[in-house]
Amino acid sequence: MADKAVPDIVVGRLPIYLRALTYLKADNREITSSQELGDRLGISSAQIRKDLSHFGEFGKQGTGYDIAHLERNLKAILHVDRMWDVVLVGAGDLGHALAAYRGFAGRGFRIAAVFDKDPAKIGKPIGNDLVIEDVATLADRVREQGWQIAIIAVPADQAQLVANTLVQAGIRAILNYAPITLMCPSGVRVEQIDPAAHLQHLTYYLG
Amino acid sequence: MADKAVPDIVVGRLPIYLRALTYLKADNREITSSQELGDRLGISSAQIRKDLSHFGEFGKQGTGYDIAHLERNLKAILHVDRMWDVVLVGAGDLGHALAAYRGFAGRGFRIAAVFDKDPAKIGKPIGNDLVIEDVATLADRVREQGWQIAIIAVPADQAQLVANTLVQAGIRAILNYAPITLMCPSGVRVEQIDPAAHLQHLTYYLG
DNA sequence: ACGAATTTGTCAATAGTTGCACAAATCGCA
DNA sequence: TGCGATTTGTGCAACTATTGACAAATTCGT
Ligand SMILES: NC(=O)c1ccc[n+]([C@@H]2O[C@H](COP(=O)([O-])OP(=O)(O)OC[C@H]3O[C@@H](n4cnc5c(N)ncnc54)[C@H](O)[C@@H]3O)[C@@H](O)[C@H]2O)c1
Ligand SMILES: NC(=O)c1ccc[n+]([C@@H]2O[C@H](COP(=O)([O-])OP(=O)(O)OC[C@H]3O[C@@H](n4cnc5c(N)ncnc54)[C@H](O)[C@@H]3O)[C@@H](O)[C@H]2O)c1
Repeated sequence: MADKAVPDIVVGRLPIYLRALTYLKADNREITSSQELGDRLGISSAQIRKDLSHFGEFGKQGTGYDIAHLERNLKAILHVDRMWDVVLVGAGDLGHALAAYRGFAGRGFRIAAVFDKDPAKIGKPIGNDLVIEDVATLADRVREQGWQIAIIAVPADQAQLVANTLVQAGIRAILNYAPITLMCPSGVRVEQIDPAAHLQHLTYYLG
Repeated sequence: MADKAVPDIVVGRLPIYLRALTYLKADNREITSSQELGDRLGISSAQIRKDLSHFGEFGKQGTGYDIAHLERNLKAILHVDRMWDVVLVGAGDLGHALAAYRGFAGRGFRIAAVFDKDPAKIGKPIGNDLVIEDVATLADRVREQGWQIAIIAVPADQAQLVANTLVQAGIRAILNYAPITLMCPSGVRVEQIDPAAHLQHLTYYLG
């Protein structure tokens, strides 16, 4: 079955499937099944089959899925069969952790540049081989490099400002760590990470 | 209308509502409406009213919601009208950022202790006033202190091991930063944060 | 070569979520 | 006081997501 508007919730599960496949491959496994994937991910096998069926037929009846083949296909579907440059704004504690994070490379991402506003930080090294740049030059650099993805790791009261600059400069996808809901024009996608919100979700269930 | 199994997806939105209320209060606002909240959060006003109606009647027709009152009620519903101790396992780059993070306190959480396995790190200060402890003592300390919530920030290949230890010791809620799906007994809730998965969700929509 | 065991992809049924629309309540102001 | 403007809480309808079930395809052991 081919594409006509795949539900966003399905798209959100694909990276999880891809992650699981990568671990299976690292374990020298060649074949898996929707049953096995589901058991590992706490998802029903029917859901996995249904999700994948939005994009094509990747399995073989009686056998299951060739891990390398499905991995390759999921990477193509998610457009991570290439390397994406990501701009990081905010070089505080979190920004330093993200700039140094080794987990992005294997999944299609590279922190291409880091920007901060603090004169004491500008010019300092960060991550593997980057130097913190002045946020005043952010818009020009984004336009010049054609970067499309940004991570925001500045204080909450600066986040909307930074987002506006990024959007003006042509950024089309933002991963926001500031604990505030960003207002962006449609056409710009935003994903949010807020650990305190996750913790509060958990405490609801703790008497 | 009172409680009979509130949908998890509704619970997950409450921290977002709470966060928005806190900003409104900081702005010296006293009253808001489902309309205003919805506009700020990109959610329909009907959904906000319906979500809140699972827990009681907090608004006043014709007027809206008293911000301080609704905030107090949401905190009670989420059980963050108290301070929770959180155990952090893993004192790498991310662990250091989390240990130093100022954003937890105002939302009901305190990093109570940090554990690592690396002898070079054990005994070193971290965060405001903590010292990195030996992960070998983790289980005993969790039992002794009665901690119920943990954050896992160790490498992926260690995360399940650490989770098992935590669960054995009585932890009931885990926020997992390792990019792997944890298998935990029912009764233990797990939330996952995986920035690469979020980025891949975004790249799906970038041609 | 054949039957038992797997496993996919999909249809149909079930379950869950969101949005509409409106009565009832409240407010502000003339 | 009374009227128009708001805004809530909710029943109901529309929409979306998940699960169950099974024919068809494939494998494997005898
Ligand atoms: N530290 C964590 O573990 C953590 C976890 C989750 C979310 N967050 C959130 O991530 C954001 C960053 O957290 P942090 O702990 O790194 O904070 P931080 O204060 O250590 O760092 C913020 C950095 O942003 C820079 N900055 C401020 N305004 C800027 C601007 N307009 N343009 C560019 N740079 C600017 C500051 O100079 C500073 O270097 C915050 O919104 C925080 O709430 C942090
Ligand atoms: N750095 C980031 O920005 C980032 C972002 C998202 C997710 N993550 C994930 O979070 C985890 C930690 O990331 P990091 O960058 O801090 O890695 P890191 O390698 O800097 O730190 C990992 C720490 O865990 C400790 N450790 C290893 N095994 C342990 C065990 N069994 N018990 C206790 N401690 C143990 C190590 O000694 C080290 O101090 C990883 O799973 C990573 O994939 C990191």
